[in-house]
Amino acid sequence: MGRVTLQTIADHVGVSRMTVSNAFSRPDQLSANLRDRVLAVAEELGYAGPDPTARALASGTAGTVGVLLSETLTYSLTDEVAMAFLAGITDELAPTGTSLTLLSAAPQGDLVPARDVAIDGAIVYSCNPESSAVSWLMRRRLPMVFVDQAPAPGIASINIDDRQGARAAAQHLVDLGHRQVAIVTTGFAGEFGLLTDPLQATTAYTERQRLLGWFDALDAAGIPATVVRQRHANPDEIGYTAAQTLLGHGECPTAILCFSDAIARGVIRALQDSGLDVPDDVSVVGFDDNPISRRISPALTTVRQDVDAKGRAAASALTLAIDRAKTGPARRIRHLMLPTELVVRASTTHPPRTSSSSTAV
Amino acid sequence: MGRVTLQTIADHVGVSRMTVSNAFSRPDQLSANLRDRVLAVAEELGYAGPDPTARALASGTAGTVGVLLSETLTYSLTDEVAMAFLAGITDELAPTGTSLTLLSAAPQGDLVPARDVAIDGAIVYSCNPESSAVSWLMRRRLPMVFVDQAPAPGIASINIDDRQGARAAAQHLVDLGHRQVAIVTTGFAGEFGLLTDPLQATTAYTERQRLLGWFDALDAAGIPATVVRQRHANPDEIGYTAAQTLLGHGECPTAILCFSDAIARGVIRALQDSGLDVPDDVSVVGFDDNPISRRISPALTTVRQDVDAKGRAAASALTLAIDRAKTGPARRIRHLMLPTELVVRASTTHPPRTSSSSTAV
DNA sequence: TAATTGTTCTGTACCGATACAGTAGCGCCC
DNA sequence: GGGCGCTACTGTATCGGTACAGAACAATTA
Repeated sequence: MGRVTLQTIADHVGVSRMTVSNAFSRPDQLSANLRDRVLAVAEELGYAGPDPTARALASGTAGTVGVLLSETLTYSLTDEVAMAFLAGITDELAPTGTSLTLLSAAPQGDLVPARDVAIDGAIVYSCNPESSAVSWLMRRRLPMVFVDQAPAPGIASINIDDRQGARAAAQHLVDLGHRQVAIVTTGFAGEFGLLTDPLQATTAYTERQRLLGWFDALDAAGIPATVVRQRHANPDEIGYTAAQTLLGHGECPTAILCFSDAIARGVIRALQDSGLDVPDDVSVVGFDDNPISRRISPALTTVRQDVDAKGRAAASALTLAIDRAKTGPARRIRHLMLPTELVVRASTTHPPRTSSSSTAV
Repeated sequence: MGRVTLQTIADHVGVSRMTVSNAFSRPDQLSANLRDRVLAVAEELGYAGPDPTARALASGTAGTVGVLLSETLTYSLTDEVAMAFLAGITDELAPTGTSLTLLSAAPQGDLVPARDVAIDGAIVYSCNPESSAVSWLMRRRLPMVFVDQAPAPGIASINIDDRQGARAAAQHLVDLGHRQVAIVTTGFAGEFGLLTDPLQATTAYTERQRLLGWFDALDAAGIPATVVRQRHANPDEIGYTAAQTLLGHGECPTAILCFSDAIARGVIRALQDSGLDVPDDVSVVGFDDNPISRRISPALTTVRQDVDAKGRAAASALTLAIDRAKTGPARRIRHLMLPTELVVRASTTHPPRTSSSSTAV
């Protein structure tokens, strides 16, 4: 017994294959009566509808878009902020019926998802633009949107105002009177450890923008910052060990700026384990405004970004790019930048009085 | 200018289309020399490799598998436990080069992902087995694995020992001397509110198994339980409002069993907001052993399941089912049940002395 | 030397649909 | 009653590959 295809049904009903195809995909092309007959026979034969693969080839539409996630999927999937971003994407995609395929940036054996999986377009989220996965997507000339990455010519991009947010966070500490500030950050590549010139150590766009923002405010106030940079991994552990490094390294800072809320949680945990109080001994600022940051104790001062909106914007930009690729030559590409906002909660306050040397401004 | 295909390259190099195909997909079928020439020309022409869609049709392999997630993707994506499960899947899938496509169980317009997306198989995670999405997958005769669902004949399934875990949790409370116990649970359909016969109200497999387990221990001890059941939504809010319901409803329980850790967090928050101490006034038990449950205060007593192992098991069962579907007729289907384990932490203790009427056993 | 084996490349037949340009029949109108 | 415009359906070409069974030719074996 062969497989049931459009032709099988066509033969049974006594119509052309095309009519059966229309019965499924373009109901307005045939009489309701005939359509019902076709559908009935299909039902009877256990036909599940046009084969998606064949349909994809013939129509040039896969019905799914890819999301390229940084490095291993495992990390990304346990990152609440990244997942909230995905949720924003799927929300926006839902009405269009488009599905989402998770693409690992790391090649897996000799199969490269970015090269070998059928998709109509891709959202590239916080990836190394030089990675082979990204270049495969480009070679395929797939419609793309870059998110949390350096905007590239000809490719739509969505970013948040990392720099402004970071600046506001650092300025907040400066305004509170802090003069001994540390920074805890993370990345996939570059130098790690206690860094004197972190801007030299990193190429990742988001990290770089935040560093720039922090230094905008700190430099203006003449405040040098101790920077601890760690390889990307479990953020809680990163924060914990980074804080330990800071505590073991001479003078303890009175405030710590963190790359993310998740890292900030680890930092706070380490400080508390060392008997220090947050914020009375040390102030801590996060980034992202992870939903649980409001709930932890002390509630975290952080920089809010609207991750859901970012996801939606990415999805709609991609949908647009896909439509556009079909209809005609490219029109103007948009580079969107969403705002960020400092949210002051309970994890920051004035530096303790016993604070030692303070640099004059 | 037409698109660059295998034929284009074949013409340029002066070989057959088949040879070019082999150069990409079966390197052992041609001399290294010729292969290099082919690849060089492909590079020159900006050819990105065989079109995934066409390859999928011809070879019968899409290179991606679907995960059907309960109801809306939005909820699932913000569920740490579900995401850790996905991470387990992707880890196991990585070496095979297979990607993961997120399938919404809810139909979207007239496009039904479960019917219209090209996949080699599917993992059905905690879905209503009667849902149209599941029945589409079945009609397509796709290799499938059921996870956290009632095992079905002919379909591999992975479950955890929900019942045993729940029983252990409830027994723990009984052993501590609690005689006034409440249960907070959730589901997509059925009855909601204060329930007298919750087993009647729910058909969802996991929820049912946990209820059975809780009652195994409570019934044996002759302890009636107050059950609050809420429609699936933000778990923190579910827990919060459920606890409020319990507090407003006559006698306050001395212990609360929760469907998940996330819900337990909401419950604890509500209790604390009401000036009650956890565990001195009320003990709270969760389920899942969400990673952050260890970190919150008080550290949560819960039932541990190995979500990562569940994901891996699901992925490898699916890979097996896919291979099997290709090679020959089905062999024995496996129904796997992973263990659960009670983890006692700081959120449970003896009931307060002032506890009123206690039922004799 | 003839037979056997192996390597390397080719030709044809699909995979299962959709696109698009017809064609046939039919009611309508002046 | 011939031209016109609809609706309903069909035929052919095509989407871009892979599978599989050879063919051509050199190398090995008996």
